[in-house]
Amino acid sequence: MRERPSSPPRSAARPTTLSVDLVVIGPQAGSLAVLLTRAAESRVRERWTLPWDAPRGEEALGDAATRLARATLGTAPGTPEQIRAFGDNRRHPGDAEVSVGFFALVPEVERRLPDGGPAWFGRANLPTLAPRHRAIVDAAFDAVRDRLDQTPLAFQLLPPTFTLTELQAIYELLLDRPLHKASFRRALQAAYLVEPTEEWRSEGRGRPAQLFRYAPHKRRDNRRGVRFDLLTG
Amino acid sequence: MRERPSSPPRSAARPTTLSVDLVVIGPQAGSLAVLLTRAAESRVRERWTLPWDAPRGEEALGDAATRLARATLGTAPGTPEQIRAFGDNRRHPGDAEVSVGFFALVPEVERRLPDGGPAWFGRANLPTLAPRHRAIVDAAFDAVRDRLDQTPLAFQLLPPTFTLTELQAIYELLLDRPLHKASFRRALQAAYLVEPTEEWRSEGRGRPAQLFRYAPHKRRDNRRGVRFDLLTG
DNA sequence: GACTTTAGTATCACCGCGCTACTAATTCGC
DNA sequence: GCGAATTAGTAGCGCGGTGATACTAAAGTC
Repeated sequence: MRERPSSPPRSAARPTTLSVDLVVIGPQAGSLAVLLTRAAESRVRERWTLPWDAPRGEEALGDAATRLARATLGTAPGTPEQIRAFGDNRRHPGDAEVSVGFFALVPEVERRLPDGGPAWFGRANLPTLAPRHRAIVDAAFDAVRDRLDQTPLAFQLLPPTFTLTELQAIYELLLDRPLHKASFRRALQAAYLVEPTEEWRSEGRGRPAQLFRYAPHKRRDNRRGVRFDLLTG
Repeated sequence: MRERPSSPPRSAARPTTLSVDLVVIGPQAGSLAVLLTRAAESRVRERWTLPWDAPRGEEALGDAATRLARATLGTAPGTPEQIRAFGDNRRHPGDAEVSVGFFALVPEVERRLPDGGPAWFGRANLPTLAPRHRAIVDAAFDAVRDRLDQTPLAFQLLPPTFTLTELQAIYELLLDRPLHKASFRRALQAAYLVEPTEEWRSEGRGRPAQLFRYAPHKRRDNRRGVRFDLLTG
């Protein structure tokens, strides 16, 4: 179990085939959907793939992800966030040895696409993807869930104004569990995250809902004790 | 702001120089220390670097990080965890275009090293590192702090048995803020994470402390509401 | 105009958290 | 010896956030 520390290894950067792969997530009919593109090259086994490409020249990884998002959507979503690097031996459509995954979130209203190109697939109805792409998609949803209470990701999935019921529905989708209405609103109020507009939206039956916008105000630094009850593993 | 979605880009994985870079962290005299190796090659500007190398052949990224840790320490720490990929244009000692950072944690007792090789540096007294290595070190500490309440990382920085005061000190080091003793222990007790041994350790003055070991037992699934008070940005 | 549906609020009990204050067991100084 | 100092560990209190039930408000449906 214990080895002699050998002479320090002569490190060298080795040329490696690299890709940047993007998971665009948007709400769709009460679920979450992922944007996939048609695999052009015939040698690729699966019909659909995540948008991906290699960074060009001196292009930074995040810039490559942004370029991919623009090229695929025709519009700019929020800045893509990195998930992590995937460098096991699972197969990649372009046979990249290492892939760096990113996710980007778009509100429902931005999901107009030309025919014959990319298309949305509900999370539960994804077609078969290359194994590495499958892993990147799963990791994307995990990453969004994990970062949900550190970063205001939920608002990227909503239009500029929204009802509190819509906001709660987004949280429930991302967390995959129901939330308590009164508690949700109380916590939201206490954080000064949203402000009401003058508009109300009447959607079919029932009382109209007031529209809110994301407007983070005063932030109380809220450093709490340690949580031991979330430990996994 | 809006572009026509051009014809789908012809994606291709491009050869890129890649490195795996490791941040080994261990407690040292009431602070945290990082393991650095002497830069062998003269063309490298800085005298010290993080241990790094390119993955070999079909080697997975995590396996390369484990190999680096063994080669540098002469012993196996816990499995290294990935931080993320670093692909901006900050300079890397081996001029890698993309670097994948990992961190590994070792308890104090494992930090015996031969002379003339790698050495420990306190977090506050790090020598000048290549800009990308500096960024990886900072990201490593952030990642450990962020994952502290999801993963039992703190116990990797302690020997198999430890006192509760030592455990609390590790948490305070990683979080960089003081914690309340009574609250810390109450939360720990409620999580059934540790169990007492029969041993007590008398360390200089004061009442001896009981030794505990990490032994996670019954886990109550504790799904709580949403936190809005941690949002940054 | 009663019923249904959805939005939003009030109230209460509980529990986790931070705080202060206390007890317990050891070493140090004289 | 014996009290002071030092460190370990616990008890009790009050505040505030959480989740539950139950309520009011405003719209559509028949």
